[in-house]
Amino acid sequence: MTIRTRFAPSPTGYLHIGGARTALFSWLYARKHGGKFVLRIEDTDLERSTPESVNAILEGMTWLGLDYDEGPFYQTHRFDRYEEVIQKLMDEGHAYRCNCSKERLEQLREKQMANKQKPRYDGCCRNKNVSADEPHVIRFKNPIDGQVVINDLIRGKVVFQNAELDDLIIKRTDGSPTYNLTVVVDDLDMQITHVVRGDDHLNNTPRQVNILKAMAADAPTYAHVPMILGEDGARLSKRHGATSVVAYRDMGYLPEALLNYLVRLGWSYGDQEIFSVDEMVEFFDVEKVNKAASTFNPEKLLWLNQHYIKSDKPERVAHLLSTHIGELGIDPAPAPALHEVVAAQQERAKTLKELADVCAFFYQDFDEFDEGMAKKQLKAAAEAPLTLAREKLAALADWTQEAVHNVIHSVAEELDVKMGKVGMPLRVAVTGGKPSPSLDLTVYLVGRDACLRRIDKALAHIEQRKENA
RNA sequence: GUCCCCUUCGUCUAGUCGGCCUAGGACACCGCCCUUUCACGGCGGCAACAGGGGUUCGAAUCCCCUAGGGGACGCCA
Repeated sequence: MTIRTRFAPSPTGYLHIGGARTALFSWLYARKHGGKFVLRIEDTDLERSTPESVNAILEGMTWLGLDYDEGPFYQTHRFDRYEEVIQKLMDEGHAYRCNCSKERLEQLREKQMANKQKPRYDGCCRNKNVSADEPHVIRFKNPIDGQVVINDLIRGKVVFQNAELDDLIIKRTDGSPTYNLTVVVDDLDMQITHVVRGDDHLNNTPRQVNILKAMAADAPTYAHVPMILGEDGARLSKRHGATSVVAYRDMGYLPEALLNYLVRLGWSYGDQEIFSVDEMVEFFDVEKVNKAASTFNPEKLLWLNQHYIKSDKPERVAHLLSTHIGELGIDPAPAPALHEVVAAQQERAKTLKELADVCAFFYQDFDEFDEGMAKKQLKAAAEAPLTLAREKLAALADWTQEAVHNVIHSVAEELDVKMGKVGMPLRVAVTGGKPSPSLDLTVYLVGRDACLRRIDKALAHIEQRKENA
């Protein structure tokens, strides 16, 4: 039997962190077992579903590299099929028309709550044989006694009493089918063998299993993955900050970092923290997914992002960096090559945005020196070293990193001062005070013209201070 | 309220059938080292088995209870 899993988001917003992890687990399960991964758009809520959301979800999936083998299938394209199933359920006595008013239902609920009971439909229309001519919904005739046993791959055995369930609506007054019906029909038609979905659906599962039974079909295997919580312990939502997957892309995160973070949330493989996608596929095991909800921790995500930024090939990071550096108004076409700058700076940034920021001074002059750094380093004592360094750099025959290195040391020697007295002012002069690589490399990459220009600017700054004093 | 689920450091987690756990790793935090900045890196530190009963020679690991948290209870998905 070929394993078939699916991801079935409803297009009422972007792909969020929780959905992405569910998708990842489902995708990993399919990939690990050489199965198929199906994408289905659950858009039966005509009010809230939008094409923009569909695009946003697709965009998120693509960015993360969660490719699907079939789909996207849209439930709105399958209404005829749902109608067919509903008719069959009606014909076989598994469903019935109900014309209870919303007011009656509302009152019923209130009464039950007041009596400390679970609010459920009371089966009022079960045997009424409501006419098809009047406005009505169709309800599924849930078994009254017995129980439903679910052997969940993650939760283990979970038992529900049918007496706890009620007759759920499978077709609305407007004729459209509802979630619990469509999900069952689709998973069946699409031959889904393993339903990997969020924990919040665990309570829906017995209803779906009962519908399946009425259709004389076997239930798929379920795996309900725990929720992701915000730092306050409540379910992760917008108020906890960014929850959209593409928002992380825009903030300068690498897809492999997010994937790595997500896979370790609720799942582990011994003490291993870093997983390539291939390793995830190889080691992932749904049955080892934790039962407990876990808290989203942005700090660790950041750490992983930094890890991938500093470990990836400079060429690749440079490629990913281009949009962010473009946003800074920088055209990295002229020398130095962006990948060289990246190689020099990649261990100094936690996000691509930060990386772009510390790469900027290689390409464009800064407006102001960092106030704190300038105050400390650009003072009268720096005048002599900077002046001499400028002179020597200007006269340098071969502009190589080694030659630059020798110049800096010779300045310290000739002035008989420690390296720090030369290096620090020069560094601030050239970088403006941003974090930077070794000084000789920094000076070399920034280039002669820009260096001389900036040293002049620094000397002018010192001059200005003297006058103000 | 009712039903379902969950409970190891602040956070993510390890913890095969109970003994190797004076509970391990990672993030964060705090020191020290490296260092011409900032980082990277190295070393070290802080810090947890929700509580209470059992079972057992022995329990984080098994059972029960309590507490706390989450989810569901929609003509949303």
